[in-house]
Amino acid sequence: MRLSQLFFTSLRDDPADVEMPSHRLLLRAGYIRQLGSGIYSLLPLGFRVTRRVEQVVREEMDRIGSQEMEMPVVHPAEVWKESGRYYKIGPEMVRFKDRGDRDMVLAMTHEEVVALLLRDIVQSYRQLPMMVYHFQTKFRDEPRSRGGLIRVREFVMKDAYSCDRDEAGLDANYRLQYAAYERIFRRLGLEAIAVGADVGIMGGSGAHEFMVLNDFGEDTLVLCEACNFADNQQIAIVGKPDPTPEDALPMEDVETPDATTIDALATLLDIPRSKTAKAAFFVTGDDRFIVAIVRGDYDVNETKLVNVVKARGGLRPATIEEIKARGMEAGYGSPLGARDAVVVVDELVVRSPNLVAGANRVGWHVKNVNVPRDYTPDHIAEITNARAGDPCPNCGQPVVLRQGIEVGNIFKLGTDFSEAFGATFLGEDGQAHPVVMGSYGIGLGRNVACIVEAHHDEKGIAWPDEVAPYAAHLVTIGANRDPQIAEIGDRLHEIAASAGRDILYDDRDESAGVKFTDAELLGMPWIVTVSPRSIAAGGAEVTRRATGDRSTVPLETLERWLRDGFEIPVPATA
RNA sequence: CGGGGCGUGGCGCAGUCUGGUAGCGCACCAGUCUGGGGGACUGGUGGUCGUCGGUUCAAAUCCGGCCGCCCCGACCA
Repeated sequence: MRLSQLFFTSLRDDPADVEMPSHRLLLRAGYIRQLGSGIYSLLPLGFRVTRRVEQVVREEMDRIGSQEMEMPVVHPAEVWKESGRYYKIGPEMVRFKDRGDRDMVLAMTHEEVVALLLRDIVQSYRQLPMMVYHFQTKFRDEPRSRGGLIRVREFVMKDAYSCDRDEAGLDANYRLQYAAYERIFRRLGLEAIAVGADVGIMGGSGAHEFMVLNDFGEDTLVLCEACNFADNQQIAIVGKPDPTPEDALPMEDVETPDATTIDALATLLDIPRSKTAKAAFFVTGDDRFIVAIVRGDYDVNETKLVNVVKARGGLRPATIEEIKARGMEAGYGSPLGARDAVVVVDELVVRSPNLVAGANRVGWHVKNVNVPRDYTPDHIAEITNARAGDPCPNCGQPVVLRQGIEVGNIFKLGTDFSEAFGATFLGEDGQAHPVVMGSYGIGLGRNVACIVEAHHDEKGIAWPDEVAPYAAHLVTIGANRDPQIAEIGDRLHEIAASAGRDILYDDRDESAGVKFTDAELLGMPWIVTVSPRSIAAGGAEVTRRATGDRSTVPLETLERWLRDGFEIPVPATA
């Protein structure tokens, strides 16, 4: 591809409003362009990278026997009503009507469609196990997109679905996908770690997320460096120290002016935060009022709370008015005297004697509150966030917290969808059984961005060979003064192209500085320079982008490399 | 949805407070020179200043509505 003809432009200035290196570089190097919030065009270079990532994923899916197919982006709403997710999912699902006034949605994922197909096609246990996958556009109207390709609203995802006779089959396919994911991310040049994850709206019995550590990541991971423990903070349960036993003392009001926060309260009373109880107020999507009580030295984990109260439609913070209406006072809140509220108490609170809790009147707290003596929880559960330094549940060593970006996930769905759609098969026993399903996603664009995050320097991108849009970037210098240079450049380009392996050929009449700068920004793994100087030195100069290793190779050798797909060892520095 | 910020040529910005001929750098076009690290000079192209309305002799500038984008939070299979 001649750079002079490529639909692309590089930007000299950094675009405003970009935070992440991948966003900045993909924009500046002409790989992507934004169309709207969270909506991007892939320019030819960006499209080529994405296709190469897709091909890696395809090969590994095919390797484990998953069959490629394609399912629609636009679904009749009935499909989502039948699974119930039409009602569970909020505004992130785009809904519209077609000309016949029928409710339609844009697909966020494809479990429903797979289950429908299973109902039609799978009749016998002999047709199972089976795995399918496709690459398809998803649209999720996220409240907030960010980070370039990291978090977008429209994106292409590889989603695979395993279909099994029983749990054992699901486990086997789950392990196959897990292993395939490890191969995929290794090939993409990503150091991904699998963490235990919440099953969320997908339902099901188990899940892993594959995470790349990144300070801009939106997920918090709880990791143990001493063993292999790794969980998303959403579900991580770590050790908690046993409280010092005390005899339960009688409750006693204490005046606490302006102590609306745990820190202020602890300071005022000169007690550790661990001697206080913190109240957090939420309303569920199905309109129940929740009071969550954790000890003052912990934070409420909303994912765990959602799961405990089985909150349909999630949780939102309660308003001041809603709190007052239940007989409580924000800043001085506790379940004491609360009404019409679901009280969820962290198990550590139950074990901790004589805590200071809110009195539900401004300026007052109550000392020596003990559960369940002083109020009755509706649920007692572990509902706190793991903290850095807390003991690992496996080995007891202190855990660390890290930010991560989710580059893939695998879910054990179970039979929720197959039961909802009546996707059953006849087993060997002659009985109907629901297909046991699993779901496995990888977002292509997000992976492209993460590859850039992992493979760049101050000059630009440095693509791994496996995903580079072109294997090599050929730069000619002085071609307009020396016809021989242009001829050599044209010939090398033609050799690669006719071997079916196009390279990027910077044939522009630009200065050496401009060409080198662009070559380093665009990030092809090999930069080949042909100039009067290189010819005098014996051929072409070949530079490894990632390392800067450089050597001069004879043109005949270079031609052979180009024919052979440029799969060459790093040349020794001449 | 709450808080904050921003919309002026392809990109980055000034001009807005204090109303009066729409500017700068980069990019782009033509030419000359230069020629291995975003080179120099000369001459050019391109903008109804997000949009609608109001105030005014006069609006990029003041006022109001709307739209869009970014950041923080909420949210996130």
